[in-house]
Amino acid sequence: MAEMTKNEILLPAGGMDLQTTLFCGQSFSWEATPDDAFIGVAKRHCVKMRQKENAILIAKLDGSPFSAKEEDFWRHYLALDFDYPALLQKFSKNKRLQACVQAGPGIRVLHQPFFDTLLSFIISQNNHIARITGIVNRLKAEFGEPVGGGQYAFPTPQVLAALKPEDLAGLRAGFRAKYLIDAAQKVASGEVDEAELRCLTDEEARKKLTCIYGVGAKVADCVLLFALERNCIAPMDVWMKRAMASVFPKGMPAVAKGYEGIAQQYIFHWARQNL
DNA sequence: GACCAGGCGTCTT
DNA sequence: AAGACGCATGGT
Repeated sequence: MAEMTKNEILLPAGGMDLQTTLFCGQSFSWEATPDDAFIGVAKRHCVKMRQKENAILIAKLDGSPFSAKEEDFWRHYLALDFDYPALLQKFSKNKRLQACVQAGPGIRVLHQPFFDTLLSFIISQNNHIARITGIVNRLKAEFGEPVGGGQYAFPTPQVLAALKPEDLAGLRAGFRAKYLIDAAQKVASGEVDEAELRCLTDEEARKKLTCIYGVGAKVADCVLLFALERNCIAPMDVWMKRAMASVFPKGMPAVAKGYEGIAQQYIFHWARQNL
Protein backbone atom coordinates (compact mmCIF):
# COMPACT_ATOMS: atom_id res chain seq x y z
CA MET A 1 0.00 0.00 0.00
CA ALA A 2 2.67 2.44 1.02
CA GLU A 3 4.57 1.87 -2.20
CA MET A 4 1.50 2.87 -4.19
CA THR A 5 1.38 6.41 -2.80
CA LYS A 6 3.81 8.96 -4.04
CA ASN A 7 4.14 12.26 -2.26
CA GLU A 8 6.64 13.33 -4.87
CA ILE A 9 6.94 12.41 -8.50
CA LEU A 10 10.07 12.52 -10.60
CA LEU A 11 9.45 12.97 -14.32
CA PRO A 12 12.18 12.56 -16.95
CA ALA A 13 12.71 16.03 -18.41
CA GLY A 14 13.90 15.02 -21.87
CA GLY A 15 16.04 18.15 -22.08
CA MET A 16 13.38 20.51 -20.77
CA ASP A 17 14.53 23.49 -18.77
CA LEU A 18 11.96 24.44 -16.15
CA GLN A 19 13.13 28.01 -15.53
CA THR A 20 13.07 29.16 -19.13
CA THR A 21 9.89 27.23 -19.92
CA LEU A 22 7.91 28.79 -17.09
CA PHE A 23 9.17 32.34 -17.57
CA CYS A 24 9.48 32.74 -21.33
CA GLY A 25 6.10 34.46 -21.60
CA GLN A 26 3.70 31.60 -22.22
CA SER A 27 2.49 31.32 -18.63
CA PHE A 28 2.02 33.87 -15.89
CA SER A 29 1.03 31.42 -13.18
CA TRP A 30 4.37 30.52 -11.63
CA GLU A 31 6.61 32.10 -9.06
CA ALA A 32 10.21 31.29 -8.28
CA THR A 33 11.12 30.51 -4.68
CA PRO A 34 14.38 31.45 -2.95
CA ASP A 35 15.46 27.80 -3.02
CA ASP A 36 15.32 27.63 -6.81
CA ALA A 37 11.98 25.88 -7.04
CA PHE A 38 8.75 27.07 -8.64
CA ILE A 39 5.28 27.24 -7.14
CA GLY A 40 2.12 27.40 -9.18
CA VAL A 41 -1.45 26.25 -9.55
CA ALA A 42 -3.36 24.45 -12.25
CA LYS A 43 -6.63 22.59 -11.96
CA ARG A 44 -6.85 23.68 -8.34
CA HIS A 45 -3.75 21.68 -7.53
CA CYS A 46 -0.91 23.61 -6.05
CA VAL A 47 2.53 22.15 -6.60
CA LYS A 48 6.18 22.97 -6.08
CA MET A 49 8.47 21.88 -8.89
CA ARG A 50 12.20 21.68 -9.07
CA GLN A 51 14.72 20.79 -11.74
CA LYS A 52 16.91 17.83 -10.80
CA GLU A 53 19.33 17.61 -13.68
CA ASN A 54 17.41 15.95 -16.49
CA ALA A 55 14.29 15.36 -14.42
CA ILE A 56 11.54 17.36 -12.78
CA LEU A 57 10.67 16.75 -9.14
CA ILE A 58 7.10 17.69 -8.24
CA ALA A 59 5.43 17.78 -4.83
CA LYS A 60 2.02 19.01 -3.79
CA LEU A 61 2.12 21.88 -1.38
CA ASP A 62 -0.24 20.12 1.00
CA GLY A 63 2.02 17.08 0.97
CA SER A 64 -0.72 14.71 -0.18
CA PRO A 65 0.12 11.88 -2.56
CA PHE A 66 -0.32 11.97 -6.33
CA SER A 67 -2.87 9.77 -8.00
CA ALA A 68 -1.90 8.22 -11.33
CA LYS A 69 -4.26 10.66 -13.00
CA GLU A 70 -2.58 13.65 -11.39
CA GLU A 71 0.81 12.39 -12.41
CA ASP A 72 -0.43 12.15 -15.99
CA PHE A 73 -1.85 15.66 -15.71
CA TRP A 74 1.48 17.20 -14.79
CA ARG A 75 3.38 15.15 -17.34
CA HIS A 76 1.03 16.49 -19.97
CA TYR A 77 1.06 20.04 -18.58
CA LEU A 78 4.83 20.11 -18.97
CA ALA A 79 4.64 18.46 -22.41
CA LEU A 80 6.83 15.64 -21.15
CA ASP A 81 4.55 13.15 -22.92
CA PHE A 82 5.72 14.50 -26.25
CA ASP A 83 8.94 13.64 -28.06
CA TYR A 84 10.28 17.15 -28.22
CA PRO A 85 13.90 16.28 -29.01
CA ALA A 86 12.67 14.45 -32.09
CA LEU A 87 10.72 17.52 -33.21
CA LEU A 88 13.62 19.89 -32.65
CA GLN A 89 15.86 17.51 -34.55
CA LYS A 90 13.84 18.19 -37.68
CA PHE A 91 14.80 21.85 -37.71
CA SER A 92 18.54 21.52 -38.05
CA LYS A 93 18.50 22.29 -41.77
CA ASN A 94 16.79 25.68 -41.54
CA LYS A 95 19.03 28.48 -40.26
CA ARG A 96 16.34 30.51 -38.56
CA LEU A 97 14.73 27.49 -36.96
CA GLN A 98 18.09 26.37 -35.73
CA ALA A 99 18.62 29.80 -34.21
CA CYS A 100 15.23 29.51 -32.51
CA VAL A 101 16.14 26.15 -31.04
CA GLN A 102 19.56 27.35 -29.90
CA ALA A 103 18.06 30.41 -28.22
CA GLY A 104 15.98 28.23 -25.96
CA PRO A 105 16.67 24.53 -26.44
CA GLY A 106 15.00 23.70 -23.11
CA ILE A 107 11.80 25.64 -23.74
CA ARG A 108 8.69 23.50 -24.06
CA VAL A 109 5.24 24.69 -25.06
CA LEU A 110 3.03 23.91 -22.07
CA HIS A 111 -0.52 22.58 -22.03
CA GLN A 112 -2.37 25.04 -19.82
CA PRO A 113 -5.99 25.16 -18.62
CA PHE A 114 -8.34 26.84 -21.07
CA PHE A 115 -9.99 29.58 -19.04
CA ASP A 116 -6.79 30.49 -17.19
CA THR A 117 -5.03 30.90 -20.52
CA LEU A 118 -7.84 32.97 -22.00
CA LEU A 119 -7.77 35.39 -19.07
CA SER A 120 -3.98 35.57 -19.01
CA PHE A 121 -3.65 36.50 -22.65
CA ILE A 122 -6.46 39.02 -22.57
CA ILE A 123 -4.43 40.69 -19.83
CA SER A 124 -1.28 40.37 -21.91
CA GLN A 125 -2.42 42.65 -24.71
CA ASN A 126 -0.41 45.83 -25.12
CA ASN A 127 1.34 44.92 -21.90
CA HIS A 128 4.60 43.49 -20.64
CA ILE A 129 5.41 40.38 -18.70
CA ALA A 130 6.17 41.96 -15.31
CA ARG A 131 2.88 43.78 -15.21
CA ILE A 132 0.90 40.90 -16.73
CA THR A 133 2.12 38.71 -13.88
CA GLY A 134 1.10 41.32 -11.32
CA ILE A 135 -2.42 41.64 -12.72
CA VAL A 136 -2.80 37.86 -12.94
CA ASN A 137 -1.70 37.46 -9.33
CA ARG A 138 -4.13 40.10 -8.12
CA LEU A 139 -6.94 38.54 -10.15
CA LYS A 140 -6.32 35.16 -8.55
CA ALA A 141 -5.89 36.52 -5.02
CA GLU A 142 -8.99 38.68 -5.17
CA PHE A 143 -11.46 36.43 -6.99
CA GLY A 144 -10.00 32.92 -7.01
CA GLU A 145 -10.38 30.20 -4.42
CA PRO A 146 -7.47 29.70 -2.01
CA VAL A 147 -5.83 26.34 -2.62
CA GLY A 148 -3.42 26.36 0.29
CA GLY A 149 0.15 27.52 0.67
CA GLY A 150 -0.91 31.11 0.09
CA GLN A 151 -1.80 30.21 -3.48
CA TYR A 152 -5.02 30.88 -5.37
CA ALA A 153 -6.66 29.28 -8.38
CA PHE A 154 -7.87 31.42 -11.25
CA PRO A 155 -11.42 32.65 -10.69
CA THR A 156 -14.19 30.59 -12.25
CA PRO A 157 -16.12 31.95 -15.22
CA GLN A 158 -19.23 32.11 -13.03
CA VAL A 159 -17.64 34.28 -10.37
CA LEU A 160 -16.12 36.67 -12.87
CA ALA A 161 -19.25 36.82 -15.03
CA ALA A 162 -21.24 38.31 -12.18
CA LEU A 163 -18.88 41.25 -11.74
CA LYS A 164 -18.77 44.72 -13.23
CA PRO A 165 -15.66 46.39 -14.62
CA GLU A 166 -15.42 48.68 -11.61
CA ASP A 167 -15.28 45.62 -9.36
CA LEU A 168 -11.96 44.83 -11.02
CA ALA A 169 -10.47 48.25 -10.32
CA GLY A 170 -8.09 46.77 -7.75
CA LEU A 171 -6.42 44.69 -10.44
CA ARG A 172 -5.26 47.84 -12.24
CA ALA A 173 -5.91 46.04 -15.50
CA GLY A 174 -7.20 49.22 -17.12
CA PHE A 175 -9.35 48.88 -20.23
CA ARG A 176 -8.89 45.09 -20.12
CA ALA A 177 -11.31 44.69 -17.20
CA LYS A 178 -14.37 44.78 -19.44
CA TYR A 179 -12.75 42.24 -21.74
CA LEU A 180 -12.20 39.81 -18.86
CA ILE A 181 -15.82 40.05 -17.83
CA ASP A 182 -17.12 39.52 -21.36
CA ALA A 183 -14.92 36.45 -21.70
CA ALA A 184 -16.22 35.08 -18.41
CA GLN A 185 -19.83 35.71 -19.42
CA LYS A 186 -19.44 33.99 -22.78
CA VAL A 187 -17.75 30.98 -21.19
CA ALA A 188 -20.24 30.81 -18.31
CA SER A 189 -23.18 30.95 -20.71
CA GLY A 190 -21.72 28.24 -22.89
CA GLU A 191 -21.49 30.53 -25.91
CA VAL A 192 -17.78 29.79 -25.85
CA ASP A 193 -17.24 26.18 -24.83
CA GLU A 194 -13.90 24.47 -24.50
CA ALA A 195 -15.13 21.05 -25.58
CA GLU A 196 -16.80 22.56 -28.62
CA LEU A 197 -13.70 24.57 -29.52
CA ARG A 198 -11.69 21.36 -29.48
CA CYS A 199 -14.00 19.91 -32.13
CA LEU A 200 -13.77 22.89 -34.46
CA THR A 201 -11.19 23.58 -37.13
CA ASP A 202 -8.51 26.16 -36.36
CA GLU A 203 -10.31 28.81 -38.35
CA GLU A 204 -13.67 28.09 -36.75
CA ALA A 205 -12.21 28.05 -33.26
CA ARG A 206 -10.38 31.28 -33.87
CA LYS A 207 -13.54 32.92 -35.15
CA LYS A 208 -15.47 31.76 -32.11
CA LEU A 209 -12.83 33.08 -29.73
CA THR A 210 -12.65 36.47 -31.42
CA CYS A 211 -16.37 36.95 -30.74
CA ILE A 212 -15.24 37.78 -27.22
CA TYR A 213 -14.89 41.53 -26.78
CA GLY A 214 -11.17 42.26 -26.60
CA VAL A 215 -10.03 38.99 -28.13
CA GLY A 216 -8.34 39.40 -31.48
CA ALA A 217 -6.14 37.20 -33.63
CA LYS A 218 -3.17 37.28 -31.29
CA VAL A 219 -5.00 36.35 -28.10
CA ALA A 220 -7.04 33.71 -29.93
CA ASP A 221 -3.90 32.12 -31.34
CA CYS A 222 -2.26 32.05 -27.92
CA VAL A 223 -5.28 30.22 -26.53
CA LEU A 224 -5.19 27.79 -29.46
CA LEU A 225 -1.50 27.11 -28.96
CA PHE A 226 -1.15 27.12 -25.19
CA ALA A 227 -4.48 25.66 -24.10
CA LEU A 228 -6.19 23.86 -26.97
CA GLU A 229 -3.18 21.82 -27.94
CA ARG A 230 -2.95 22.85 -31.54
CA ASN A 231 0.74 22.39 -30.94
CA CYS A 232 1.86 21.79 -34.44
CA ILE A 233 -1.05 23.44 -36.16
CA ALA A 234 -1.50 26.74 -34.37
CA PRO A 235 -1.96 29.61 -36.78
CA MET A 236 0.00 32.63 -35.64
CA ASP A 237 0.28 34.43 -38.92
CA VAL A 238 -0.78 37.87 -37.80
CA TRP A 239 1.32 37.86 -34.72
CA MET A 240 4.34 36.23 -36.25
CA LYS A 241 4.64 38.77 -39.01
CA ARG A 242 4.89 41.50 -36.42
CA ALA A 243 6.98 39.58 -33.91
CA MET A 244 9.61 38.40 -36.34
CA ALA A 245 11.07 41.88 -36.60
CA SER A 246 11.67 41.77 -32.87
CA VAL A 247 12.88 38.20 -32.75
CA PHE A 248 15.34 38.71 -35.59
CA PRO A 249 16.27 42.40 -35.49
CA LYS A 250 17.84 43.72 -38.70
CA GLY A 251 17.59 40.29 -40.25
CA MET A 252 20.11 38.90 -37.83
CA PRO A 253 20.25 35.13 -37.69
CA ALA A 254 20.48 35.12 -33.88
CA VAL A 255 17.39 35.47 -31.73
CA ALA A 256 17.21 38.72 -29.77
CA LYS A 257 17.54 38.45 -26.00
CA GLY A 258 14.17 38.17 -24.28
CA TYR A 259 12.47 36.69 -27.30
CA GLU A 260 13.45 33.08 -26.81
CA GLY A 261 9.86 32.14 -26.02
CA ILE A 262 8.49 33.69 -29.16
CA ALA A 263 11.20 32.02 -31.15
CA GLN A 264 10.09 28.69 -29.80
CA GLN A 265 6.53 29.45 -30.81
CA TYR A 266 7.79 30.34 -34.27
CA ILE A 267 9.05 26.79 -34.51
CA PHE A 268 5.56 25.47 -34.00
CA HIS A 269 4.17 27.93 -36.46
CA TRP A 270 6.67 26.76 -39.02
CA ALA A 271 6.02 23.13 -38.17
CA ARG A 272 2.35 23.62 -38.85
CA GLN A 273 3.05 25.00 -42.29
CA ASN A 274 5.70 22.55 -43.33
CA LEU A 275 5.57 19.22 -41.53
C1' DG B 1 8.64 63.07 -18.26
C1' DA B 2 8.77 60.83 -22.22
C1' DC B 3 8.41 56.40 -24.22
C1' DC B 4 7.16 51.73 -24.46
C1' DA B 5 4.77 47.09 -23.87
C1' DG B 6 4.21 39.78 -27.13
C1' DG B 7 -3.36 44.22 -29.21
C1' DC B 8 -7.84 45.43 -30.04
C1' DG B 9 -11.91 48.17 -31.36
C1' DT B 10 -13.19 51.93 -33.90
C1' DC B 11 -12.98 55.39 -37.12
C1' DT B 12 -10.93 56.96 -41.34
C1' DT B 13 -9.10 56.73 -46.11
C1' DA C 1 -8.17 46.29 -47.24
C1' DA C 2 -5.13 49.01 -44.86
C1' DG C 3 -3.68 52.72 -41.77
C1' DA C 4 -4.18 55.92 -37.74
C1' DC C 5 -5.45 56.46 -33.11
C1' DG C 6 -6.98 55.99 -28.30
C1' DC C 7 -6.82 53.13 -24.59
C1' DA C 8 -5.00 52.49 -18.62
C1' DT C 9 -1.18 51.37 -16.31
C1' DG C 10 3.46 50.84 -14.62
C1' DG C 11 8.40 49.88 -15.76
C1' DT C 12 12.60 51.81 -17.70
